[in-house]
Formats: sequence, C-alpha cells, structure tokens
Amino acid sequence: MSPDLPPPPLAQALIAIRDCTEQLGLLLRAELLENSAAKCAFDELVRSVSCSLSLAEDIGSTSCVGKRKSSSASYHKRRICRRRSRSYSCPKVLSKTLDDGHSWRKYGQKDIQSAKYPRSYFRCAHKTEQGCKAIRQVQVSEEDPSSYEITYLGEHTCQDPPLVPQIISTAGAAKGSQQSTSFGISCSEDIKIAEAVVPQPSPVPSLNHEHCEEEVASHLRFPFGNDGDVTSTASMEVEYFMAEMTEFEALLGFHAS
DNA sequence: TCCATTTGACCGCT
DNA sequence: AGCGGTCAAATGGA
Repeated sequence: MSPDLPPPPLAQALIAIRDCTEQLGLLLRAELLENSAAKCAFDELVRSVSCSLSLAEDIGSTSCVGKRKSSSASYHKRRICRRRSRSYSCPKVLSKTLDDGHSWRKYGQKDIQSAKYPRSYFRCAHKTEQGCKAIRQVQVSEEDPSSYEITYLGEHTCQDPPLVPQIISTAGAAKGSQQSTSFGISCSEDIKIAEAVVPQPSPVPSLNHEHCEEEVASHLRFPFGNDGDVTSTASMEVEYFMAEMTEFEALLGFHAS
C-alpha cells in the first residue's frame, strides 16, 4: 500500500457522487421519512456508493483480494458458494397466488428469524436446460396470511414465454398453469403490487442480470483482485449506480403521483 | 423409475 | 456467533 497516492479518478468521481447523494438525502428527508420504500432504495444507494468508493480506493492502493475461506477440498467442489446479498432491492409483489405463469422448482425452505412464516426458495425450472437464472423467494404475508410476499431475484432468460414483470402488470392473466407450491393454499385472484416496492416493467435490467451472475454471491465485491478488469469493474459500478438511481426515482415518482 | 419436494447441513456475510 | 441462502441426500407421489 502507498498512502501517498492521491485517490484514483474513479474514487474521485465516486466521492463526488457520494457527496451529491448526501445532499439529495437532506433535500428529500421528509419524502424519505414518508416513503419507506424510497428510503430503502436510498439507503441501498448510499451503501452501494460507499462500497464502490472503498473498492475504488482499493484499486488505487492494494491488490485487495476478496477473502475466501480455503475450505476443505471435498466441499470446495461441491459447494461453490453463492450467497446473495439480502439487502439488495428486488421487485417484490404481494400475491394471492403463487402461480405467475412460470415453472418454478423449490430448492429450499427456511425459518426466518424475524418472520412468522418460513421462506421458500424457488428457482426457474428451466435452470438446468436453459440456464435460466430467475429465482424467487416466497413468504406468507404476516399481515394477510392468505397472500404471499414474492421477491424476484433475477430475470428469466429461459424461453418460457411470459415475463414476470408483465405478469405483475397484467393481473389475473396468469392462471391455472403450473403450480409450484407446497403451501397448500391455492387461490387465484389478482396480483397486486406490494405497497412498498415498485416492480417497474424493467426498472433495472442490468441490475437484475448482474445479480444473477455467479459473482452476485459477493454482492458488489467484483473479482478485480486477481485477474479482474478494473475498467469493466468501474463501468459495472457506474451501471449499478445508475440502476439504483433509476429505481430510486421510480419509487419517489410512484409515491408522489 | 422418475421427478419434485423436504430437510438437515454447510457456507459466506454481517 | 447468528442468520440467511443454497446444496444435496432422503423421501414421497405419480
């Protein structure tokens, strides 16, 4: 490390962005207090800028390799870990039905600490054949146990026709095809947008794609440590930042109008 | 027998 | 250390 070096250009740009973001936060304070979804998005924005900044500073200072446990060889092959950040803002819908027109395969269920009901994990049934990276998390709504809170992570890249966002906006259109549930409740009514989050038709296309990649596992810690390309890392950061901004704007606009 | 679901265990992140 | 996300063996249904 060399403390004498000035911040790299990317870091300087991010510092400017961070400052602007802070000002924005002050200006929109009242709005953020009122709109929890916007506040979440804003917090995420701040977090990602901070994270990006520290990454950028690392680029200029050290080789900064992400920590990775050298787990036992046997497990290393079996489990290539892929944990995704839960703080990540993804389209979330409140739905009376689990049927959204796509084929899903359940791969896990988990009791969540702060939640009354377990969370179920589904991935696209076409993952193996087509490598579709869509994932959704389903949880019975605490406020309305007859509804599900469904969080989508990643977009469908498979050929299974209807796209999730379209389904969301065309309530009731998706009925009676695949049932990928083990919850036992099956009603088919309309799907409505959860009050807190706005599933834009494609608010952050690159965002979802990025986060479906293997590297998603490490959130924003891009693999620039060893063979990573700093330039592409920077552009990914900017892209991510823009996506955050877009989402944030959408949230504010959605609420205000 | 095949395929989807369940569930305990593992792993990374905070 | 605790929690959430994922894996993969076990299980059950068609």
